[in-house]
Amino acid sequence: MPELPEVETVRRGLAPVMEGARFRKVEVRRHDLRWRLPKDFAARLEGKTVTGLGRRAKYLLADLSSGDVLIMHLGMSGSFRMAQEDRETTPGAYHHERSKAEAHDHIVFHMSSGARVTFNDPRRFGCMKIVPRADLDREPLLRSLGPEPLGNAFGAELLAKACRGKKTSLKAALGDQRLVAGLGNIYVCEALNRARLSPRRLASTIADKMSRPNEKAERLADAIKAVLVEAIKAGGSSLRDHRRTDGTLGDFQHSFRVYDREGEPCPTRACKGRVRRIVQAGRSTFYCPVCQT
DNA sequence: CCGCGGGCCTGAGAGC
DNA sequence: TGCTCTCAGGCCCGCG
Repeated sequence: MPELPEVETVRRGLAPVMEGARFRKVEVRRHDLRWRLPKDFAARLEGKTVTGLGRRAKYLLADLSSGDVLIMHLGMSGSFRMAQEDRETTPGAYHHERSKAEAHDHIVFHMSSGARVTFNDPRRFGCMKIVPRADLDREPLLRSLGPEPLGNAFGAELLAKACRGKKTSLKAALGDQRLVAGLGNIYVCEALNRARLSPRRLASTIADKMSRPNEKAERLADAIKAVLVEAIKAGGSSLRDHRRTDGTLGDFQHSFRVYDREGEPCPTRACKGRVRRIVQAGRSTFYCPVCQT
């Protein structure tokens, strides 16, 4: 499910109950997520305080007082849900805790703030990993990620540089986390429609012969930033799995211009086209063949 | 190095 | 109602 706006929505939901709070008890109900959790997973968290909750691309990063960082990824179907812990509930009261657990609740953080934070992930493509902060820049999960599209450094210049010489399609290039980090199928489609660029266009064509950004690269960089900012403001997109941490749905799916709108009129002003669906690299692409060129 | 296709999982929805 | 098939927002890996 979750692309950058959904992960950022989750981060903003969790930060108030996790930052400054201590892991009082960590329940691992299933350890076979994308990879097996290490045996000492709970032990490395329990008793430690979360000093900050950040995000890199689609990863959540919890800084711990131990000097470790807890890396969390939601995969396709992961979500976090917050609840206020019953005061009477002791950490060892498994019967009580289990009785409340829903299907696919794999990991439960009992925080000293009184919050219970539950990670639910039906497809188990999500993952968690603990690494020393000193090793973070060598971390394989993060090492090859491209620039943050909402970071100050990101713009047409970086985008053009990343696409330089790329024989692949713009669609594939934007979804490649090594070029820009955080976009997935939805926001790639949405950004390309806003920028009026065809997803089939060669990535290299947004730069001139000197690898300088052209006007297309400017439009695309602006569109990427705009769609992400708007989506975060809306709490992300809820198609099936994404929820805010309080359980409410995001709203941005109502603002999709092309995603999952095959056959509908293109919303671009004065464009008479209809949204078309094609398959690129095995995934659906939605775009307007009339205004996206 | 690069790009592509397959695979990992489960659930929802369509079609019969 | 129930079965089977397809597809889904991510990412890693092996292949050519």
